[in-house]
Amino acid sequence: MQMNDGCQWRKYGQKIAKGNPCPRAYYRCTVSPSCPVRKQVQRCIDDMSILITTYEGTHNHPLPVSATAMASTTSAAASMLQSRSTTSSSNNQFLPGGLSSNFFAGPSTTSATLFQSSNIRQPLAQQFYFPNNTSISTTTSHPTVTLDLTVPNPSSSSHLGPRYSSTCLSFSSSSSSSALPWNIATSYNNNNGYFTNYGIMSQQNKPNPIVGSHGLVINNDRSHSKPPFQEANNSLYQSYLKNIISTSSTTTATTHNHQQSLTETIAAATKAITSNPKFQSALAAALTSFVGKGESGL
DNA sequence: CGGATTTGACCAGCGC
DNA sequence: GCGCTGGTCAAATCCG
Repeated sequence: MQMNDGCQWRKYGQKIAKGNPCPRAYYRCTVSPSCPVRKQVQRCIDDMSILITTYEGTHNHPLPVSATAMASTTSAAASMLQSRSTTSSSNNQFLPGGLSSNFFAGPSTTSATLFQSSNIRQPLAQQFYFPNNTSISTTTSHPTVTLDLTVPNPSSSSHLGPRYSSTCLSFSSSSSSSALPWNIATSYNNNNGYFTNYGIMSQQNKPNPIVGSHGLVINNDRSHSKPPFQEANNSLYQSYLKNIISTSSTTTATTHNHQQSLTETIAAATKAITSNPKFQSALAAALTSFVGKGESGL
């Protein structure tokens, strides 16, 4: 029951992972005895101040408010992505993506968080689901610019799920922080309705003292047995992400309503993102770990 | 004393 | 089949 991220966790194991001298800790959700949710916490090998946390499973109980707040950014981004999909919205409150990853880069400690298999989406996605195809998020009080990198799959005939790739950028206009709150969520969907979502999220409600104001979300659906990017190697994966980040400054943002100044904000945010070595190393570490999992059958 | 953490053992999956 | 690795179990230990 350490590291308060809104839920109660009990440590049940620790292992030294290959290639990383830092031990990986295993936690179980203790909010409900029958709750299957687990999380893994590991320090980034490149930067010991970076924590990579992986969540797996679905809470079978209501989440505490603090956890809700924390998870809201993830589901908000996820919902945006989801809302970008086709018209069938009645069951969209459940994101097809199940693994999401938050990198919370605080001033002293950075934490990367991976939510696997839809642990937060049930109670939260409904709450933050945007019924309309809007790319500006107000639910999180962060204006959101959506960069739609939609790449429809011509070979797929399925219409049951969203079939697109997109990138969402969300920037907080809220008061505070010299620390730039930004939010990038990139979703990727391959053929079989498999859905991957990368993002950087701002974190306003800080239930966790070690959680900073920056976050990254990787969202990936494990409810479909196929691992994401199973054909991609790590370098491809990482360059893909870097590409997204670096190009986001030059991509024409799909600002639906407004905000000329947002463009500048995007540029500034992008600059901050790309020039932040901690973020890059966290991103690389988490992605490496993530891809490794995916490749090994996750 | 009860609950949380630690830590070595055990097990399953995977690659060779 | 064997060894490696990651994940989990459970007894021991710690701590409030």
